[in-house]
Amino acid sequence: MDVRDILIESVRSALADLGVDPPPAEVNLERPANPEHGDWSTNAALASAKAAGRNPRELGTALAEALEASPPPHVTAVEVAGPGFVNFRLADSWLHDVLVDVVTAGTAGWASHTVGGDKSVMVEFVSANPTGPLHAGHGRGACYGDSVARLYSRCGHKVTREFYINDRGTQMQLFADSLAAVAAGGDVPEGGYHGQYIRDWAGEMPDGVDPLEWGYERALADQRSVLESLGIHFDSWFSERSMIESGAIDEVMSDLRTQNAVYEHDGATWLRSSDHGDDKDRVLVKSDGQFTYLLPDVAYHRDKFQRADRLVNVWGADHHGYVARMQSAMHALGHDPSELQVAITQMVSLQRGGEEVRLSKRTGEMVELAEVVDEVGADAARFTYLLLSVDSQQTFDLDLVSSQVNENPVFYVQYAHARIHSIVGRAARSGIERAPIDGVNLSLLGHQRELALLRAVHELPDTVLRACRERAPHQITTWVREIASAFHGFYHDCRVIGDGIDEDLSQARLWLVEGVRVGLVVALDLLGVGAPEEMWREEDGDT
RNA sequence: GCCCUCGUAGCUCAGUCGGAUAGAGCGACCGCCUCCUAAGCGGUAGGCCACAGGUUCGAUUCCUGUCGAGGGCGCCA
Repeated sequence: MDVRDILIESVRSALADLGVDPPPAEVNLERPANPEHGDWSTNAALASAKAAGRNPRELGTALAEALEASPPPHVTAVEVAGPGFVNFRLADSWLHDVLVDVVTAGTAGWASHTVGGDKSVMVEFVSANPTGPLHAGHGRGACYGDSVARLYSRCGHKVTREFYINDRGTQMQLFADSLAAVAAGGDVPEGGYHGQYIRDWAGEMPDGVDPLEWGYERALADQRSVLESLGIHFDSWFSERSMIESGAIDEVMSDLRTQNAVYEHDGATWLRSSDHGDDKDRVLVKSDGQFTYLLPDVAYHRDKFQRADRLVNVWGADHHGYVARMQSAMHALGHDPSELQVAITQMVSLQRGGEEVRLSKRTGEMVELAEVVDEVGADAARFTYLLLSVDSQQTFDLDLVSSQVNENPVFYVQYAHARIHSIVGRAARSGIERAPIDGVNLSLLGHQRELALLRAVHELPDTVLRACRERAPHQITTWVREIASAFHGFYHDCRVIGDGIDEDLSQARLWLVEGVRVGLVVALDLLGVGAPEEMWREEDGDT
């Protein structure tokens, strides 16, 4: 049983004994930043004082005394502090119990949760038009979406990753026309696509093929390939065209009419989105009979709701304005709009040689995602994309991420994992094996470095839960950097094996190292970043 | 004009349901390899959490407004 559950239960029952009525809905337990405030702290007295009609400090004192009188397991002291905080001091044994829990759970079990209750989640991301290669900006949404999917999965949801292909419409036609024109030795038509890739692909295109079909396959293959190189695999690729063939577009119109959610005006068909939270109504079918981009999108989301309980969309900041209209449309169709969650990723700018690299679709000036991956490597690319909250704009410095390894946190983190393997390898060569943990004296782990590591390991399950709830994989990145820091400190100060290291201590530290390894592997996997077993710096020296 | 995100150390950014003395990396400066990989470790310096109000025992965190940065507001996709 986790210490927190033990402590929360104790507080709850002590409050009941003190006649606190009503009892607090939930007891808030936290790890104080200041070690002088104990190992764990609760604001329960502050939180329930008002409802109970008592002075917070007085109630806290009574609570502390009651708990001190019959202390819960591991607890060595209970004190009241400040306005009424109740602080617990615990024996290190609580952390030794954590170590047993971690290594018992292993990489498959530690920090995995069942809160999802098998509720299915569909994460739709990237969904770039098949009119060219993915660029560096797509990388953020790609890595983010995949990591969010990994988080949902770790938290017990059934997850599908889907890529929506806009394989019809004006943009496709312009792309095809551009290819055809360049292949025929002409100029790119008005409003068409420029860029080196158009010339390259036009040169590859065999005679006599349909440029639209050929170009579509070419672009899709290109996009798929770079995603695979980042370790991103989609479960399904959903074609917009297929909805015309299947009649899904007609169906959604008929559903909307049944719901009285559309009307005719000026020869066009409008969605009453303002009845459902949008700030104005939107056109679904233009007066020329063509439908807008919105109608297939609505049909698509309706289809997704038939396949999953919750939808998560990853959109770029330039699409935030469409959130309200899509949620309105889903509401009009009878779905719970809160089950359509749209994550907006702020923009990425690129820097190289200290200067911003301008991206422009119009001139075809862009840095392809494949180029980024080639330049910095898949692990560094993923880690860097997941370094920041997606609410913050990001400047991706290609030189920094690739060449200046000292400033690059991905190596710092991976190196911690490599060092673990170095220790394990050294132990194996010395004929040292880990004994079964029940027979190992974990109470020898009392060094500040050791305890800091165990606290970090203990935090991972909470961090995963929060990162999933907030769809914020950067919180995993932050955690992994913290435990790497704790590990490098431990490595520096605490030798695991070798001369002068007591055999029992070696055993305990080997288990500690194993616990850290489990945490690192779990977290790195959530980020989709590799955990290398060794890393050697490329240098001129021969050692 | 309206909507979204951001504003925290010189720079880039974390900061949990509102908690006690706001953190990290880089940069600067000073130290640490007979020793499991120095891609490492320790220390020093560096803050009006953009600004002004409000909510309350308590606000970097929640609310309102102002200023600043970026992105959106089509019968374009």
